[in-house]
Amino acid sequence: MNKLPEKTIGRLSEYRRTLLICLAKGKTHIFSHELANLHHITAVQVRRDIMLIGYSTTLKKGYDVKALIDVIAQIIDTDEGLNAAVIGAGNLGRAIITYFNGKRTKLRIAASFDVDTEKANRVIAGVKCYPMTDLNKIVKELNIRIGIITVPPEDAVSVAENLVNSGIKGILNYTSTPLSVPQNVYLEEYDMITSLEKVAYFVKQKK
Amino acid sequence: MNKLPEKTIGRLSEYRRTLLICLAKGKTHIFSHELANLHHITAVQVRRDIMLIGYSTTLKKGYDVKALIDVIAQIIDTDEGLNAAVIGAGNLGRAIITYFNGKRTKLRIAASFDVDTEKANRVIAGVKCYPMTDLNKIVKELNIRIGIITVPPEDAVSVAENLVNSGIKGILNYTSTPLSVPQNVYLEEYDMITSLEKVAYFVKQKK
DNA sequence: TATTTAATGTGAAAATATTAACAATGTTCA
DNA sequence: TGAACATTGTTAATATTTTCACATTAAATA
Repeated sequence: MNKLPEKTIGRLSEYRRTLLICLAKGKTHIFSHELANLHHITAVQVRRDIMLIGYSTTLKKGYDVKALIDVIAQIIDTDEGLNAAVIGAGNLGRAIITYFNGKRTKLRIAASFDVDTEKANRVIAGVKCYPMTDLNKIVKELNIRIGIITVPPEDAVSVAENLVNSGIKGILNYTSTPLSVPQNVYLEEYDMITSLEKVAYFVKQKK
Repeated sequence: MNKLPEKTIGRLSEYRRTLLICLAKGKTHIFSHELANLHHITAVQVRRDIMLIGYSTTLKKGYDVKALIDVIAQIIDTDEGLNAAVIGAGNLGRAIITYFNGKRTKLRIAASFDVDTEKANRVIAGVKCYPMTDLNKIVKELNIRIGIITVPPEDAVSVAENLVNSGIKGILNYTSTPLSVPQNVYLEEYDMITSLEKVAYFVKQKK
């Protein structure tokens, strides 16, 4: 299972989200075309992704929801789980913590950080908020491996540096400031404006 | 300029973000490899994207920042601009409004909506919040073309239906509920958990 | 001014990603 | 039971995206 395409990883995560909903509803099996419709892709694509992760079924009643969830978990999750931290406890940071809380067993948001001393040392959205000055110490203490950056754009670069220095292995950057990190740190950047502008472009095209 | 690859559109939006920062700093020209480094891609890719939109320079001092911004604007923006609305004035909705506010001239967040009657008819993060029941009316009155959905997952489907019925042309879905819309509506979905899980996967791989 | 250097623009090749096509095989129902 | 059907798994074809390679040419330098 060594070389899965990046796109496939993204889709597996999305499939799992859907499968978990199915499971909660008591649906035990799902066809490739059902998954496909829910994700606006083709059934072949679903089958290929599932082939790539080595799961298969002899049944013609679709995939076993529970079994498929487990296989995807083996790809994405680690046995011990991973700790993440949200840096910046503003609206976006709080939204992420609230949204995420308890949704996945092998990924935890274990801490948040803020420069605002009012926020520091309080529990925000169910997760303790530490002062920014303790970042290095707490990241090590709590074994945090992933940093989610939601500070104002002008602070993003220094936060990223601190995270890297603290030994973090992955960064998810929600600020509008492009970052740059060493090779051994995985960086994913997301800008809402780009998503919105993509929608705007296609709305314009459809006219 | 009729058939630009989807990937290129996304990158153009990102280039513009960077170019606007350059402009603000007084930087008048930028090399393809500078843009490339900032976006973690190759210089060839930047040049090809720029070629595709028909901009070129005879100078060997890089692209004219201002001119390039204008060309990208011609691709992405419409002359009149587009109005968007945020549906759901919780943490995420407020974060988006605050983050977005005034960043682009041709895209405006013109309204927000919430079921909570406490929030309705107040100004939240600088944008007026209307009661959910007025959605159809206000979307038409304010000529809103794009809906950004940030309600709890269980309300997403009905909100999307209402938006479509109100004549919206594009939807940006931030809930974890997969939506389904008619052909003539452009839908973009984003799930933070997927981004986080992608980071987790690659962190796991790097070990 | 002549030479070297460094940048862009782009056709063609390579790499990735998606889709088509279909064999194999459970499942359903007459 | 057996024919018709529906679904998976997978190879091959197609489409898309990225990269290579290099011609061209402005800028810098000797």
